[in-house]
Amino acid sequence: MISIMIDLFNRLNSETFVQRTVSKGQLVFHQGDATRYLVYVLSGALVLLRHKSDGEEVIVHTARSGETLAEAALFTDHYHCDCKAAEETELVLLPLAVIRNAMREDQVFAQDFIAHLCHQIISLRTRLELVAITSAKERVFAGLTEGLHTGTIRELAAQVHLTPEATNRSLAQLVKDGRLRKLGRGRYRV
Amino acid sequence: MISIMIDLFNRLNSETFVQRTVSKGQLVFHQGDATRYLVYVLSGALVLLRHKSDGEEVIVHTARSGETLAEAALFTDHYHCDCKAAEETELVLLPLAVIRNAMREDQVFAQDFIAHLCHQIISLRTRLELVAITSAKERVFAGLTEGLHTGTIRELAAQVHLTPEATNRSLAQLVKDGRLRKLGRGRYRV
DNA sequence: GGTCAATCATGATCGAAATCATATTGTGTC
DNA sequence: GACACAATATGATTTCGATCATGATTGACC
Repeated sequence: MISIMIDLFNRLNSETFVQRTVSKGQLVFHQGDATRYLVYVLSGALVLLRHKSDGEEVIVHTARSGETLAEAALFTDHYHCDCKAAEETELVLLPLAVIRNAMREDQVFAQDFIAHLCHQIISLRTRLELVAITSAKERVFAGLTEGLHTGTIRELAAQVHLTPEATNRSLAQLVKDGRLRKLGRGRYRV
Repeated sequence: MISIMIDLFNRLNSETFVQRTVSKGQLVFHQGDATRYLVYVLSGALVLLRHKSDGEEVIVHTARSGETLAEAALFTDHYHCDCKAAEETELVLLPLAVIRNAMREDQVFAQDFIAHLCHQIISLRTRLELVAITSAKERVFAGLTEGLHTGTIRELAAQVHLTPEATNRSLAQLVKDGRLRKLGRGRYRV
């Protein structure tokens, strides 16, 4: 999926888009900035953040490898959120003008971009149903089945919206039930 | 948003697509059926269902007014889920061949369809963050702020993935806190 | 006006996850 | 090899939402 998108973007005017590495905590854009880019994540994670009236940061979305974000930027003049790297992240900045032009003039691009968006919709729906599972054990199992365990237990916990403790206990219980195999400390497999 | 999509679909070969009303419980398509249509919801609600190995039904997604569903059908030969009306629903069946042709040959359609998909992504992300709020009271408040309270308390509860009792108690507490106004039995306002 | 079903609203209880705390382990650095 | 640190793993307690139950209200139907 990622390589399809790379091929897709490579067929655009590749002089104008920028591949970058941003370190953890670094901002990609600020809320209120004029919209210039769609952002595509190669590896790592970006979070979209809003600030509450009391200054607290609220994560509106986490984008991971293979996802675009700030799609709203295609239709608005200013970004509605901050965008920050949750960990060291490799990304591609895609100028909106190039994207819009390609949507108009490159039918293959438009179709493949539609395919990409449809996959994101499907993925988000799957995630929504997962997060709605009330049982921590079943939610963690669904998370592993869905291939969400790629990094640390803390990262898995963040993805399934549980505390690390609840995630750990669920993993331990699933191993005990014979539904998961423990490969080592912090590493589990369906 | 809905009327934009109606205009959009009306510019297609409207002879070929079908507007229908389905009653609650009626199936629109079965898992395994050959994919023929994209489904657009005018009013009511459709659920996508999978069957677990023990025969239990799992709701994979609920589509409401203004949403398309079965986007995966654009890319697969067979539907992966059953689709059933959760209540009396008015919908439009859009032949995939027409959609695919329009994507290729009608650039305005392709762009507007991209806009529609982007809005669904944004909406799903918002909903995902809402469902992940652990406090029932805050989740219900976010739900009302987001305009999810359009029907019964039961329907609101289903949208925010809480039980009707928890939703009711949260609403009562929010009124007591002065954060919501109660307009009548089962009717609340920010 | 009476009946009925569905929804709203509330009460009591229980279990699970969050929270707070602590011990252990693995990795990176010196 | 020693040390520091972060993550994993586990323990104890608290909180809150799910569950089960019941009464009240409302709208549709006859």
